[in-house]
Amino acid sequence: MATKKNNGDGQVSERAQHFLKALVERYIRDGQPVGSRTLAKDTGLDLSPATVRNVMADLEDLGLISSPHTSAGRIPTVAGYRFFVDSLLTVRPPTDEDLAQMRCRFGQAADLSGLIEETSRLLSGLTHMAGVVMVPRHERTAFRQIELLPLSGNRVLAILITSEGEVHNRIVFTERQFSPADLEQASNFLNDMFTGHDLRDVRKRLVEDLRRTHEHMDKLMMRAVQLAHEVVESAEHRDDCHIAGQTNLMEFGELASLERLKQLFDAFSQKREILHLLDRCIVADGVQIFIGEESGYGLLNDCSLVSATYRVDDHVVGVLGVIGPTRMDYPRVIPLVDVTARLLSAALRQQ
Amino acid sequence: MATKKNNGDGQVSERAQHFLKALVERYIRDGQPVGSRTLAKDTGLDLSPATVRNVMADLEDLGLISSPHTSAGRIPTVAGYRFFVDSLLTVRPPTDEDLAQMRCRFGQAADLSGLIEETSRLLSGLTHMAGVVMVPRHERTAFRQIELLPLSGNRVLAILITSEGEVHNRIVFTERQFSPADLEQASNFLNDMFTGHDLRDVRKRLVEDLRRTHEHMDKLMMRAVQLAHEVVESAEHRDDCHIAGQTNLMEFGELASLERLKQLFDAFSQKREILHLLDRCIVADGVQIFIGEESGYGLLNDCSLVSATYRVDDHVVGVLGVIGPTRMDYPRVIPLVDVTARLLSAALRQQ
DNA sequence: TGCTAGCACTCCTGAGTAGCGAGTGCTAAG
DNA sequence: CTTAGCACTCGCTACTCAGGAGTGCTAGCA
Repeated sequence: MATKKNNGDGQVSERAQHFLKALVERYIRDGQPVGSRTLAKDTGLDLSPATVRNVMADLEDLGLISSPHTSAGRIPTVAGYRFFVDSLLTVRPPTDEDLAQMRCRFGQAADLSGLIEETSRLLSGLTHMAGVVMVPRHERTAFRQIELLPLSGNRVLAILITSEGEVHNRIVFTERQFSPADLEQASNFLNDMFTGHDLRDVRKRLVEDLRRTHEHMDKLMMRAVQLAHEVVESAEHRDDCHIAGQTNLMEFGELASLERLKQLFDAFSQKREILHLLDRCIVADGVQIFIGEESGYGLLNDCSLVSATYRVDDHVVGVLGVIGPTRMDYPRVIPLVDVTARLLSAALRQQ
Repeated sequence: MATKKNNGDGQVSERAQHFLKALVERYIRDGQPVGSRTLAKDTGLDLSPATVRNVMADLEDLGLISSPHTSAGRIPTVAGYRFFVDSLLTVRPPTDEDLAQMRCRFGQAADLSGLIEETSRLLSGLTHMAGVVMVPRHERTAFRQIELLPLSGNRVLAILITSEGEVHNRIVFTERQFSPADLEQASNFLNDMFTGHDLRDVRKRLVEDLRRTHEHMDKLMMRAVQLAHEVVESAEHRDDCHIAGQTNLMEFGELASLERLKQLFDAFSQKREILHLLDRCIVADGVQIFIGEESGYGLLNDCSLVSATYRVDDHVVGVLGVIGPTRMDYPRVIPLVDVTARLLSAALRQQ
């Protein structure tokens, strides 16, 4: 075993860092394992390939780079990318062109769901990868109005309108037919009780009412509470996300196995795992990055996620981000995601 | 040039038809070009390969089959599939298992959009291809109620509820702020005027009103008509469709080029072309089949579409279908699509 | 006249092989 | 610490070569 020639254990020398940076940047640029000769030129230090090879050997010992096979160049490992992203990265702020496009796109959408969709498209368009936006939680959303309408066949249409102007509706089967008058009475009752209250509080109240209701409430009101509970719950559970530009991922050589892609796309269309992952991002503020296996979801191996939270009135309400191959252009993507999140926050504040 | 040995021109002899049928069925089964030896066994007529070759040569002259290269077996051409589907097909009705699954799935969904989604999933699940359902037009849908609510920043939330219990909503910017009382007055006005009327008629009336309104209507009502028009129009224009199981198409060898698949998926996510195609299916009643280039959309070469219309009260309201490789199991898929359409019709009637 | 056997021919496929080029690790010298 | 030199390792490409599947044609048979 060769002794490690680094200063101390696990310490990466100044020069080694410089090389790592150049290597990652180069590999991001053209996706080919980087050899010593190439890297020697890239650093601009006028060193011979042999010298570079020594440094590369050190970096390999530290687990920051590896070679796919004996006689190929080196590529960054997950740890290598991580080091790069955490310590070496010089971000490349969005070009004026990019900024113009972003502003323009944000001007267009009218309502919330349009905004979400447009944002995910924007992300995928700018990065040529998959853009994903999680639909915001409504922390501060208030109950505004509920409407109960009879339909044919013992069904009731419950419509909930929030203070933000979102409309949720749900069809509920009931055991018996209610007259329009009954339902109007019921909705009046609910509106009187809840209008203006925070949606979360409303849900809590409804759950309580459902439990200890039997005594002092007539049957109609009990049923009304139940209906309201259903629609409020469906409104709160609307933990959804929007993904755009999935097909962009087919262009990357490293993901190009059909099998791999199928798994990935299936995951996208089920959304479940993606939602979990995004949920984990929401706790930390600002930009977060998961590289390769770091996400913990086998599916996303050789993929990275760059995410950022967005907010309304200093309250984090959601996450957006970009999913692409581990070899993505972090210096460009990170600020893009960051700015997009800010712009979305701004757009939401205006509403 | 060899003279064609068929009886008359373009006529396909009884025996040739038998062979064509066997060949198509065989090719559907295992996706490999079918040679004369294999086919000789399949027909059960106890003929030698040489004889079969003669017949195959005839079929090739007629353009019903072709060989990918000199020394491979034959595969059906588009015309061959067409002939097979039109004249030779013996359909294989859904198994009891399939039927059970279908009935069960149709029982679950509550509201319209849930039903649409479930149906497309059902189609893709049963066929292992892509299932597509066009959201129904509401020919006979009536205006039930409109609600206008003020939001912050000169915006008005317009909610339209139809007789079928669908809820459409739209946020509209207005030039000035309206008070809740104003908007209530306006919505009362609209409800009085339109409740119970056919949605199409309503739209026509609204357009007329918009034109010759200036004289005898006050400004608020004019604006109300405009708002109503926007939401009714958006409700009518909701020409949308739902696609499920796209990823299934990645499993078919004949579509497996990445480039091909990317085009296809892009088309799916844009939906535009698919919608056009489905629109063309809606005019003809019952099951329709587009094989390969027949669809006219270059994108769908080597794909087929099997579609069927569905209806409410003897009125065609939409189309559903399955998209898969030209080499699909028509004898099974056709009845499946047919039955699904019937079940969806039934489910819609119940609503 | 229709069917069949035989035969030469075509063309795809897969295995095996050789050569090239890129890149490495090691060693010895500056 | 750096560099030049050198042997070595692989992966990639092109090439060849046999094997196999299937064809078209022709001539003979019922």
